Amino acid sequence: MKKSAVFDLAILGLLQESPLHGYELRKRLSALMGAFRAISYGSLYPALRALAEAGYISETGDKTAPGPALSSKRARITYSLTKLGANYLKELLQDSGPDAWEDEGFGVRFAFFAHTEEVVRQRILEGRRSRLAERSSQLKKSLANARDRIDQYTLELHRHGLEGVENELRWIEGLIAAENKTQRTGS
Amino acid sequence: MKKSAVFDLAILGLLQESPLHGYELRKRLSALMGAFRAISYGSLYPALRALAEAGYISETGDKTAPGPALSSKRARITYSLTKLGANYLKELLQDSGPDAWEDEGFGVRFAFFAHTEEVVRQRILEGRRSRLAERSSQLKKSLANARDRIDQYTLELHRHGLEGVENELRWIEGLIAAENKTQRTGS
DNA sequence: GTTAGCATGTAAGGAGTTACATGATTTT
DNA sequence: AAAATCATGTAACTCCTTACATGCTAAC
Repeated sequence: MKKSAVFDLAILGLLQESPLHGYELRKRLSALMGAFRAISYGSLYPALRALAEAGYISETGDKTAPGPALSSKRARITYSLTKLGANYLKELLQDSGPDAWEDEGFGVRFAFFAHTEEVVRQRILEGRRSRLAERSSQLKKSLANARDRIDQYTLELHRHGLEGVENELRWIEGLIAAENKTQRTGS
Repeated sequence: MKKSAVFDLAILGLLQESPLHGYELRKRLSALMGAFRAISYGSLYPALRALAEAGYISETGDKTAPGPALSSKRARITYSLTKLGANYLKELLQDSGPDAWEDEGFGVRFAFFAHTEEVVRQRILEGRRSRLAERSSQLKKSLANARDRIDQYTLELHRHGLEGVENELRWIEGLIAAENKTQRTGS
C-alpha cells in the first residue's frame, strides 16, 4: 500500500472499465493524463508485470481472429482486473490525503471521480483548493516583493504563472459549488 | 554540450547576476521555477561540484563576518561564474531548438530572455506557439471524439486542460506581437 | 535552553526514459 | 515491396528525491 500508487491507480482504473492489452492501455493512459505525458513502454510493461505478480490483474493471451492455432503468432496479452485488484482499487480511491490533491496525483484522481465516494471527492477538492490558494498567495507576495528588482521577462513569467493558478482555483471553486448542489438535491 | 542543460542553465544564469552560495542559490532557483518545484540539496550540491570541476564556476570560501581566523568555522562557499562559464552560458542561450520550447525548459529560457538575442527569442516563442497549437488541436479532436462515450468528470478534466493550453497560447501570441513591435521601433 | 533557520554535504534508491531488439499486420 | 503502425519486451542509464549526518547562528 506504498509506492507510486498514482500509476497503479491509473492502470487499474482503466482496466476496471474494460480489459485491455498493453499497447491500447498506453494510449488511453496518455489521453487520460491530458495528451501531454505519453508514458513509455519501458515503464508500462514492468508495471503490468508487477501488478500481475501481486494478483491485482490477470494476463490472458488472446488470439483475436482465430487463425491457425500456431504458437508462431505473437499473441496480444490482455489484462483484466481481478477481484483482488478491484478491492485494491477501491482502497486507493478511498485515499483523500495529500497524494490525491498534489499536482502529480490530482488529475488521475479527478478522472475517476465517478467511482469515488462523495465525501472523498469533497475532501480532495478542498485539499486542492487550499493548496492552490497557498500557492497563489506565495506568488502574490513574491510578485509584490520583486516588482522593481526583477527584470521584465521574469516578472511577466511570474505574472502569467499566477494567472494560471488563479484560473485553476476558480475552476476548483466552481466544482466544489457544483458538488454541494448535487449533494443537496440528492443527485 | 550535452546532458541536462536546463539545470546548468538556471544555475549559471543566476550566478551571472551575482555570486551566491548554495543555500541562497536554491531559494532563487525555486523562485525562478515558479514557487513550485523546490529543488533539493541532494541535487544542487553535486551539480555545483560538477560545474566547478568543469571550470564553469569557481568556489571561494568566505568567512563573512571576519571572526577568529579558525578553520573550525564551517565556511560558506560562494560560487561565481568564470569566464569559461560565461562563454558556456552564452552558448546555452543561443540554443533555439526544441529543448528551449518544451515544457521542461521553456520557463527557464524565458526567464533569461533579457540576456538572449532577439532572433533566438523569436524562434523560441514561435516554437512554443506551434507546440501549444498542436496540443490544443489534439485536445479538441479528442474532446469532439469522446463527447458521449466518456464520463462527465473526465470530460470536464479535458475541457479544463484545453482551456489552460489556449490560455497560454494567447499569452505567447501576445508576447510575439510585443516582440515584433519593439523590434520595429528599435527598442 | 530550545526551536527555527542557515549552511553543506553523502548514500541509497525511486521513478521513469532511451535505445535497443523483435516481429506481425495494415496501408500505400 | 516499402512504410507505417500494431505489439511486446529488456538493459542501461539519467535525473532527481529521501533520509541521513553535521554543525552554526539567531530568535523566543
